[in-house]
Parts: sequence; C-alpha cells; structure tokens
Amino acid sequence: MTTTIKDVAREAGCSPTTVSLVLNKQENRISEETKRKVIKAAEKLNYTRNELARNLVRKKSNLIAMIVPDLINPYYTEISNHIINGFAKLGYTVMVLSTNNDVRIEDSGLEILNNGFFEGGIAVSIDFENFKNKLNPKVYEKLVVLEEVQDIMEDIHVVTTDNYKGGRLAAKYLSDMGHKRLICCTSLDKVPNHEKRLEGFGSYLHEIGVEFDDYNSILRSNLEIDGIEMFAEYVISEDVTGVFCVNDLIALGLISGLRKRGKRVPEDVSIIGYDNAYLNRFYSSDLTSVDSQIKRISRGAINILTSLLDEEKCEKINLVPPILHEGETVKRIDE
Amino acid sequence: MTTTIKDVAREAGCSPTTVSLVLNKQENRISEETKRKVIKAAEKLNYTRNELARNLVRKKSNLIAMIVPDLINPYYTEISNHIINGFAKLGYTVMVLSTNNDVRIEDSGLEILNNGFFEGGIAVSIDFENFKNKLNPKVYEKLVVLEEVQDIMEDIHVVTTDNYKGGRLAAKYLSDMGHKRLICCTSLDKVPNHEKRLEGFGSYLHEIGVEFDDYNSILRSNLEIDGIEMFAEYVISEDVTGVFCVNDLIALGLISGLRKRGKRVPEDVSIIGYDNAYLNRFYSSDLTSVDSQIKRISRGAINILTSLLDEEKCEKINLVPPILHEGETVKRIDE
DNA sequence: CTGAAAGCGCTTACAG
DNA sequence: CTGAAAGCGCTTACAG
Repeated sequence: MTTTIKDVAREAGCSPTTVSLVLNKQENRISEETKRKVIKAAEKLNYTRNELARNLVRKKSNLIAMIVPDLINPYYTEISNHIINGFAKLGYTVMVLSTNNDVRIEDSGLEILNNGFFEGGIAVSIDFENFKNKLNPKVYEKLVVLEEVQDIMEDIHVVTTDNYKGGRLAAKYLSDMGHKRLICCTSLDKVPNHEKRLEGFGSYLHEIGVEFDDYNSILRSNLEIDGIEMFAEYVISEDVTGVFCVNDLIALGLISGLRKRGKRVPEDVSIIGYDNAYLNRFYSSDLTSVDSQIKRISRGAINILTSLLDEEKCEKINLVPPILHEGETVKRIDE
Repeated sequence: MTTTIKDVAREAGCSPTTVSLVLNKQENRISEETKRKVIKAAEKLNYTRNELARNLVRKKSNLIAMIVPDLINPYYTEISNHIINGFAKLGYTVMVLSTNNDVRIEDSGLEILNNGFFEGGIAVSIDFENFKNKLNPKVYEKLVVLEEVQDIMEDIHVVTTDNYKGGRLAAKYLSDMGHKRLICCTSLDKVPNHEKRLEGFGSYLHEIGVEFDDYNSILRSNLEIDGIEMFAEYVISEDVTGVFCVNDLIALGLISGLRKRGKRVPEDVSIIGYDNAYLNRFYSSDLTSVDSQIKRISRGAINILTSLLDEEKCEKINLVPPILHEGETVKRIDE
C-alpha cells in the first residue's frame, strides 16, 4: 500500500540498492541515465522514504527532543525558541514535548528519549527522581538538563542560570532600595531552580540582618491566575513593601492582582521578577527582573549537546551569571 | 552495544519471540516461570525496547505531531496545551514542532509528517502551498489544519474560529461604541486567519458606511516589539480612536507602546484584540477581545483527528463561532 | 507453553 | 557502473 524502495526499483528497472544510492545523493558512481530514471520513478509513485527504517539502520535521525514542564510560562517557550533556531542552523530539528506537569506525559517523554528516535535530548525543569528511575543511563550521554543541579544526577550535563546568585541579587537590590518588609512568591511544587533562588534571597537578607523566615516570608500557590491573586491579597493585608517573585509570570500576575485592588506598582509595592523574558516587553510596565540570560543558557545547551553528539568531552556544569535588569517596578523608599 | 531482545533471550534462556511476547504483556500463554526469568533478564541488562524497530513492523506509535509557526504567540501555546492534554487522556503523546517561520524548519516538519513515525498531525497556521507540494497525500488522511480554509487544500480537514464573523463582531462593537476613525494592525506576512478577520472587519464597516480602505486603514509590520511600537506612533499621529488588532499579542504590545507615549487606553484610544488568550489574564488591564474559543477549537481538532485515526468519516470543515469578550480597553465615545 | 522463520523498509559493505 | 545479500531490532502468523 505505501510505496517502498522496491516499487521504485521495479518502476525504474534497477535494484533497490541503486535507488537508495540515488536518493541519498551518493550517486557519484551511478550513470546519469539511471539517476534520471530513478528520480522519475520516485516522483511518479509519490515515494517518500520511511525514516523509521532508515534510522533503524543508520542510527541517526537529526532529531532532538526537548522536554519542558509547560508552554504557558514564557521562559520555557523562549528558551525552546532559541534552541530550535540554534539547532536548525546545525541541521537538527528540535521537537518539544510539554509534560504539562502530568506524570504520565512525562513518562511518555522518557520513553521517547529511551527509544532511539531522537539523537539527543534537552530537559528543562524535570523531576530528577523520575528521570533517574526510568531513563536508560545511555541516554544521559546525550542529554543536557537546564535546571539547578541535584546531587542525585551526578552523571548529567547541566546548564542553568546561577539561581543562588540571582536570588542574592534580587535581595541586595530590594534592600539597597530601602525595602525591609519583604516576601517571596513561588510555586507550590518545589522546583529546584526556584528553591535555589529563594535560598540565595534568604541568605543575603540574613547576612544584612533583615527579617526573613521561610514560614512567614515565603508564599506558595499553584500558578493559576487565582492563586497568584491570592498573593495580592496577602501582600496588601501584611503591608509588604517589596516582593521577589521567582519568575516573571508570577510577577506580572501579581502586579495585575494588585492593580485590580487599587494598589499601584511601584508606588505602593515594589516587585521584582526573575528571567527578564522577552514577552515582558509586550507588557505595559517595564518589569524589574533578574535576567537569567536565556540566550546564553540556550547557547550553552546547544554547545554542550553538540559536543555530546560528537562524542567530545565537555564540562559537566555550566552556571550562567544573572544580571539585574532595572525596570520601573521597584521604587526607592526611605523610612 | 545497545542491548536487544536477543541479548535478553540469551540471558533468560529462551527465544526472542518469548521475550517479545512477555514484554508486550501478551503473556497469557507463557508460563509464570519463564515470564519471571524474562523480566529479570531485561532488568539486569537494562533493556529498553527500540521503538523504531517496533513501529516499523506495527505501524503504530501513539505519537502525534503538532506543527505551529512559533511559540511566542500565546494562542499557539495555549492551543497546544489543550491538545496535548486531550490526547494524553486518549493514550497519545503530542510533540510540537515550531517552525519559527523558517522554511527549512517547516520542511523538516513536513518530512517528519511524511516519515511515518507520527500517526497523525495537527498543523496550525501553515503555508498551504508548501504543504501541498511537499506533503505526501496519504498524510492528509491523518491531518487536521487549524487555519482559515483555502480552496487549494480541498482534501483537508479543518477546524478554526469563524474569522470572518469575528472580524465583523469587532467592527460592530467598535462602531456601536461610537468609533468612526478606525484602523487594523496585522502582520506583514499574509496569514489566512488574519486576512479573513480583516475582510470581515472591512465588510461590516462598508455596510454601515464607515470609512475604511485597505490602503490607509490596514497597518502591517513584523510582529517584533519595535514593529508594534511603530503602530503606536501611527495611531497617535493620525488621531485614530479605535484599533482592531488581529491577535492579542499585537493588542498588548500596542497598548504598551501607547502608554509609553503618554496615551491611555481606553481613555484616549480603544483597543480590541483577537483570541482572548489565557495569558491576557496576567496582564494588568482586561483586554477586550474576540474570543476564538480556543478550548472548543482544540476539542474539535482532537475529535476529528481521533476519527481519522480510527478511519471514521467526519466533517471536513468545522467553524467555531467567536464570542465578544468585553473587557475594559474599549470606551464609548460620542461625537 | 514455546520457537523458527518471515518480514517491516531501509542501508551498506562487498563483489563483480 | 550495478546488484545480491546481510543486517538494523523488532513482531506475528504459523507450527508443534
């Protein structure tokens, strides 16, 4: 029913070998005459090569799988974009699988990584335990993870923003601007990147003697819009002056929630996000944010994975230093 | 080097057939004893099945490919999300390929669709000509396109918002609110969805006698942030009172550009978008927008594609009626 | 309850 | 310049 190389061979009056050779542009040894016949036959029969069979023998697909937790957070889509474009230039096609925080989808993702259709993988913000249990160790050799390092995965290649430093940067900036009543807003699930940011944030405040404790100063919610609005309620009721949001999406949602309640940013509350995502620029106010340098992270990931694909050695861990982007959502205050 | 079914068979002391049977849970006929041995051997050798080989013979992968133009526009990511989740429930995994408006990546996408690894495809907003030329007609039978219909693709299944009607809805609303100096903002590339929206918009205005001509009333730019800011300049210099943006991202960018220039929305300029994307809710003002009912579109796509996968007949064209979402970015004016 | 054999659609030494 | 043959790693009638 589907036309194969054999059909083309029959139509062209030659062997399957010859067809394969011609179609793979290895036709230096084939006569022009035969070449033409083959191409004509292939066109006539509407032949398209079965890549499954091809890859089975070649063990090469030029395909890379990218696993992300969701497609809502612009950070993930932006980083995907860079990686797609970067690999396109190198002749690789990247397909992205978003687990949408569903373990079953994540498992399918791991299976896909295991099954050999994709030559390499990039995983953003994953469940390390699950990976460790279900991923074939051989896959590690062609995988780069974009998330705060965990001891649990000692064999893996990592590139990520320096979350700890980023958290400290945020804390320093807010306190330099005179803020003392601070909280953090983060996700309910303990994402390693986020936790490290909080750790850095807290550590800086402790050093300079500003009150900050995990129980009262860290707010958690699902990141649906209503959870984020709950943050707004709390900020208002507790008279907080500065908020560190572990990503930009939370920051934008929080600003929106505050404004709906008659509060102004930064006049009444100062907000700082993390990532400095491109999509922020479509937003009315210029969000102050710790820039995780998405482009550099992407480039790093591409470099490492290409090295791995070429079986070259390379550094295991690659921490990209964050930079503070001073927007207009943090105000200096004096008390 | 990679362990195969043969290795497992040798280790377990049985035939490859038996291993395959056990690992595919078709073990009703296999003795408990053997079963255990096989599973143990597989674990010991860290065996993972080669899906390439498997799919080659089964012609079944439970994988669906989704092709989108970019991952920046929240409309694409939101629709992807719904489709990923919907298919997950049905046991299919969806991987998305973003062409990033690069023909070469789009071509890879078409190749992937052709190559048989994916059982079905969903394509959002594509280049019809390119599809027609390069896609194996057999793929049409398992493909649904989410974009305004083109005569060029008569064989294809389509589900999309009723763009024409949506455009008219926007025009009616703005004119009902008293606006007469209107323009549209759209992309430089002629996306079928967008063009149809403009057509609907213009047609309504013509009917009620409001001035609107394609040359002076339709602004086009690349959808980078600077292009969109150029829109803002124009709106201000021409004293426009109402703007129809063919998608929400343009609308948000435009609002941001106007505010930077000291203009207020909706006090000075009224803005209406298209899609009513979820991400809008993280934005400070509630954007007035033609709701394309992304969920219904997604559900429609899932239904049709599952029918196609089951070789059932179904309707070719599925137009989802849009609904006006009244936010707070359009103001009534009277002159 | 189990296995030998054919076949999925391709590529690639090898021989001529 | 061209082709027969083996093999990629699996599944699935078929036979026993």
